[in-house]
Amino acid sequence: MNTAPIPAPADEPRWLTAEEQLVWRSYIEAATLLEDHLDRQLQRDAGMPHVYYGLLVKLAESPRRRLRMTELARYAKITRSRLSHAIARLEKNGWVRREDCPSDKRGQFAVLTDEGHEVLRRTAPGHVNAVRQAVFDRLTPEQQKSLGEIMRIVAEGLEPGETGADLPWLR
Amino acid sequence: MNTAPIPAPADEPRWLTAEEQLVWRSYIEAATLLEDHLDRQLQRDAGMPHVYYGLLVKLAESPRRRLRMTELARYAKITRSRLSHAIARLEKNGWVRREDCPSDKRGQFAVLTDEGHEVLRRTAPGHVNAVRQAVFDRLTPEQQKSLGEIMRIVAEGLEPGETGADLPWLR
DNA sequence: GACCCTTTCTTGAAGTTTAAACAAAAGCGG
DNA sequence: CCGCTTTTGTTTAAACTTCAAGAAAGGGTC
Repeated sequence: MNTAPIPAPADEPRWLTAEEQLVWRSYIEAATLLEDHLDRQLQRDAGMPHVYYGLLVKLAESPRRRLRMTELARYAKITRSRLSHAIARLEKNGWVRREDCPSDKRGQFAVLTDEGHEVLRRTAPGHVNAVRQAVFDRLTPEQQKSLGEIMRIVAEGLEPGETGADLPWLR
Repeated sequence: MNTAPIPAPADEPRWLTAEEQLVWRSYIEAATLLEDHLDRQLQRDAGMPHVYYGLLVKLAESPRRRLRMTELARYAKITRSRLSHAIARLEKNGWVRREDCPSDKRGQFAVLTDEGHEVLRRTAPGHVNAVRQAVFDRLTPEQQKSLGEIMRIVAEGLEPGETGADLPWLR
């Protein structure tokens, strides 16, 4: 008698079920549309893409409005290379300036300038509004809570340094 | 006596609450990490970014493995311009070919080639696996369902042609 | 048909991102 | 202190995306 309730072919790919496919498609579509929408909104109103705006926000929230490059990259979930380019551009706009780190001669601080802070002050209301309209105003409190939990789980699973962490018995 | 339960300053921006901020940050982080992760996975295993892979999938699902450019762009939620460039690249790879539309001389079909189909066949298992590992394997069935509903709502709200559709009384 | 507006798709340039390679400083083990 | 590895941040070129502009055909209306 077969004790396995399901054939479970070890090497046959576990395709997504019809329901899973619908979920996945909804996710991809919403994520694409949303990022696109916010990129356009911010490009129009603040003259920069969403990611760059996020960098300014992180800096504004940080003590002395500054962060080490690597730290900023980690917070924003982007590569240091990408950050280097981004900061170069923001520097050209006068919204960020670089400063040497005194304790580590390799290190650089990205510092939010007054001008950069002013751009944030002026454009934040419009951006919050866009986010509300696109997301929060459309979801019930329960859905908002749910979304937070779900995305936190996904993010944690993808955090750098997680390679194979879900298969610890193989290490 | 003031009948308004809350001051509700008409022009003061409705900032996100602390809870909303956490939800929003989780979303941004997960979306960034996830797209990045899948881009890398597909670039490594299939030689193309996630969006391009999605285009091939749409074509594979379509009758006669072909779609009009505009239709494909609409399905994939990208601009026609972006699609033009993308198809040009995929064409260079031999995975897609263009065909004139007989009934509309402006029109073009994007057609999945056998070679393109073969790439999909070979790389789909790995990709499904990556999606499962990053998303579905980490969520309960209820969370999966919830995610689908939430993202469907968000996507619908951003569907092109929705400009001001949430303020119908202004039209 | 002539006119005008729309739709379809492409193009080129500018901006952004990625991947790989690199220089410089830090950290570590002897 | 020396040699080795790691960390930090940048740079280059190639790939990708966006934006604005434009060519070409379609779809009216008169």
